[in-house]
Amino acid sequence: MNRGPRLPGVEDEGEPRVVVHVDMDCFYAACERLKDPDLVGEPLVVGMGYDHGETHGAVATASYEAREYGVESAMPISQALEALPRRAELDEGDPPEGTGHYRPVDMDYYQEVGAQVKAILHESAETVREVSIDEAYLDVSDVGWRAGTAEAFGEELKARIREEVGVTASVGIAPNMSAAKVASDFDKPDGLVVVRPGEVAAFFAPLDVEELHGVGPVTARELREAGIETAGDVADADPRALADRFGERGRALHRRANGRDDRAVEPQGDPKSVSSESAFVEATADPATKREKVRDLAAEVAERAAAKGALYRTIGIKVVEPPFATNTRAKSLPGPVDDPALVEEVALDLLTEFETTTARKLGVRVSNLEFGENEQSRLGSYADAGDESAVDTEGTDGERTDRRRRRSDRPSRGQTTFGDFDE
DNA sequence: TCTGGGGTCCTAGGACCC
DNA sequence: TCTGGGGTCCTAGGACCC
Repeated sequence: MNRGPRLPGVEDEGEPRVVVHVDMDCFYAACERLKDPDLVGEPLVVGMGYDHGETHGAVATASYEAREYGVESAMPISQALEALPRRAELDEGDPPEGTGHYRPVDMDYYQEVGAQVKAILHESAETVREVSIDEAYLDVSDVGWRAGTAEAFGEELKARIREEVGVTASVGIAPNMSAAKVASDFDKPDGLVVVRPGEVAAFFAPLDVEELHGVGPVTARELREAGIETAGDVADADPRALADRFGERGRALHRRANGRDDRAVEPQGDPKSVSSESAFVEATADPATKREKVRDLAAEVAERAAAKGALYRTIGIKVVEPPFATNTRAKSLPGPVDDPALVEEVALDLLTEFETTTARKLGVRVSNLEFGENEQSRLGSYADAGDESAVDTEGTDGERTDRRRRRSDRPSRGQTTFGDFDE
């Protein structure tokens, strides 16, 4: 479908872009069906925190057959099991009606399948933004808006994914990202919805406000209270009033509901944070139990950050009290590090404030990330980093300091300061 | 029946500097 | 004793998304 390179400079002359949003249908369930074709056509629930046959956790993906029984994404597994009992638990002779299959999340496998899909996307478009394991935007403006070209591109893309990977995708094509996103969702599963330039506002107009990307339950309720029920109402609303109430998001919503969204499709950059969290089976206030969990999470986060080649400058924890009260604490270091022991120390230190707190869930996070390769250009100059660490009072390097350093040319005094956590 | 886990972005207040 | 304004960084929390 590639029509060849565009003439440089032509793309910004007001020619409408062709943006494609690809959204895999019930992706985790589709992957499970690749693994086990007997699951095709059956009610299927893929659950997180569902290993070992436990019934905590939540639904990651429910197949359309399972949705018929009221099972939805993010629903507690316990609730899903009530709506749709697990078939394996029945006796041999019991009729299978009203029962379903349950599978734990197998992320490694989904990554493999997702990579096959992504490979097709990259072959089909020069510019691809991978949003998540099962979702991506393509800029294929060179396809153009002549009669049928966008439709043909979408059909061919869907066919390739279906034939080469064995899963289905819903595709939305529009002159901008937000319209393409909503379009892909409009006719799931296996849909292809094309919204042509000039039709975006009319396409949005009748939709409920929740269908706009960026409107969740809270915003939807507030909009309704203001008498704004549909995307068309958003488009017609006073942008200043939306801005007053919702800030920058309000302005963006208004623009997008009117079909204006200039965001360029750009490849995903480096991650901004790496985190790991885990819920207790039962909420606990026991300090030793909480510390143990934080230690495990800290080790995991540090390992994953290292695997990505990330240095981090901020280390934080999250403590969730029942039912949902979330506390976060974070501490920034003078300089970027890759130091698992330090992650643990800082995390445990931050946890002391919650010594007596009953926790449902704990989390550890590193942020303020820097990446080796691009670091030099991004930092501007080493002098900046040197100035930062100039506030340090200690000058001696702890022996742990350089153990895992990625950048031996970075001044090490920042880390030295936090060696103090050791003592 | 007490809802999992990994992310992004925005806001607001305070510290600190000039 | 009272007085600004601008800018940046850090922390905490919240909404949202998949």
